[in-house]
Amino acid sequence: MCATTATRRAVLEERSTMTLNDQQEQRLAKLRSLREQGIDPYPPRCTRTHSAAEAIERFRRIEASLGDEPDPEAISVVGRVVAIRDLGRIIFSHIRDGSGAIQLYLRRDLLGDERFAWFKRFVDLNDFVEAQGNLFRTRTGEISVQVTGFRLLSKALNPPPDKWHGLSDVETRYRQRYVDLLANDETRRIFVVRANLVRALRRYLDERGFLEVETPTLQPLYGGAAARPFTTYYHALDQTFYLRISDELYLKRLLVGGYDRVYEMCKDFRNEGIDARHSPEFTMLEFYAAYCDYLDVMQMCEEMVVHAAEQSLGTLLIPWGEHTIDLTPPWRRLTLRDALIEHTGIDFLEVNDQAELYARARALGADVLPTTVWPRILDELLKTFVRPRLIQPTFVYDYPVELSPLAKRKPEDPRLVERFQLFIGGLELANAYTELNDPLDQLARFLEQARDRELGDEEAMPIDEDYVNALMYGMPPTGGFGIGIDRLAMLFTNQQNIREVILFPQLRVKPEPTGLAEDLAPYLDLAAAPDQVSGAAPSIDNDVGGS
RNA sequence: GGGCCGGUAGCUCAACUGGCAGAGCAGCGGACUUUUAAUCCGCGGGUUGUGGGUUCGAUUCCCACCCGGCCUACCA
Repeated sequence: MCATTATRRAVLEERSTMTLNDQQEQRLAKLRSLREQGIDPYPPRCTRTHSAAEAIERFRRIEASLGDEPDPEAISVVGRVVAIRDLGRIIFSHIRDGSGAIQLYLRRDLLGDERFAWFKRFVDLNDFVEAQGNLFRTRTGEISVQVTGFRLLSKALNPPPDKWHGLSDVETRYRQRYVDLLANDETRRIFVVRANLVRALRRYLDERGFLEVETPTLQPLYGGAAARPFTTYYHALDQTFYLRISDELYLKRLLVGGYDRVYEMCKDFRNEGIDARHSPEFTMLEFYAAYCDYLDVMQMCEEMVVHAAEQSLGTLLIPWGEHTIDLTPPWRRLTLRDALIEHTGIDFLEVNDQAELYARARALGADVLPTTVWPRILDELLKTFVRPRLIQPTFVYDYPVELSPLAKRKPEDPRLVERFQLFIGGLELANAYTELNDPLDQLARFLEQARDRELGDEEAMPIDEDYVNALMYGMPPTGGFGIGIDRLAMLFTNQQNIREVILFPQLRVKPEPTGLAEDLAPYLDLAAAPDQVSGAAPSIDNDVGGS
């Protein structure tokens, strides 16, 4: 006992500064009172006849036949209490469920003094309640439920954020996304749009004969992109594994296997910097279509994104910061060569000398080093001078081979590959090629990557001999495509930071413990006790339509 | 990694040149029978991110650290 007390005291002294605030203590006191009344603050079931939206829809439908009388049929709605306006002998309250909000109208003379007072005493913002009553329209015109009975469904111990400003602290919004979601309509909207977008993309591919597949997240060898991987250890196999940076090489193995069209939407992981457009853990959709080339894929890309916008937004005009993006096809197409000529005056097919390209890039103010290799300088020029200006949808195509070790060369110019990228709103959204299916050329490219790797390029791809072996069995001519789902969601929701479209973005863990467990320890007796859980009769006070 | 900015009540924010740490919302008590950020009266609520330093006195100035944001670098 003494030892326990001493231990607890030590823990208390070590822990951080958190203590329960007055509002939490207030609500815990109410919870205690509920238990003392024999009321379960967290009953397992509820009764709902209508969602908030359905209730409002019902009243609109029958309103004309009612005259000024309330709907004679009683309904039951449920939801979180998001507003309480206490006017003395009447109370207005709004509850919200997943469909929307509906107003409750509580009258003392209808509910009875006791139940009416109980609502005032024990129902707080954030609680979930169930309410029975009759639909009617208030004097100010809002469809509401005239409440004849109510019941607590879930007692909230934390108050909501500011009812007017919501929660705006970015760190708290990311760390406690549940609070952000319950407080901010816009945050909820973003993830609905994202879900609708994803559904539309899947439907587009499903309807065109694509097979959705799943390939390994844990890979013995990473590939398909240039990036540092996250490394882990697989104890059962006693081997190092990597979280995938891409699923590309697995999906193309499936084309060797005989599937004509496959796709996968999955998380990829790249152990690199975090900024407004990059998350180390992000979602990518890749598809591969046999007997197609990159121009076919370009067409499909345009159709697919248009389809997704129509399905999830209902429009092709998208607000984006100061701009309005028009997704109406056809989208602009220009070669990388023309794009660079247009924005930098450099024709990379003419300037094929490393030193000269470096000098030209520096003259433009590009941040490149004398050691930056020719293709990387081009990439830098693209990022710095071209991409930010590509606000309206633009396909940039035909890239130098050195930047694209998995793409097929153009027959008419082997310095280039059949590759395109899609830019919208200054975002690099998608990347695609006519896939390289020549096993010997693929091996040569891998070997070139291996040389870069030895020269210190940590992101150069490792040689994947099994993939070369797969190609030796024959891969059909294929068009492949990858699109960043998070970035597409940013575009569709007009969000400039990728973390705004990721539900739980990673942040550095706060070093101190919060102390919450210690603070709540004295209240653990308020948790459901066995005798209250098993077979206890429902309380009269808290019963439906009680009093 | 570098630069700049920020962290104050549950939430949103003030606090001048270093001088009693405040407001609105939320909470608690009271009034009010059609409100919509209801209104009105009253009350409580703070380790000013953490740790040092300077000072009679620090939210304020200095140093270090923690967490976050923006820019930059890195990053196909």
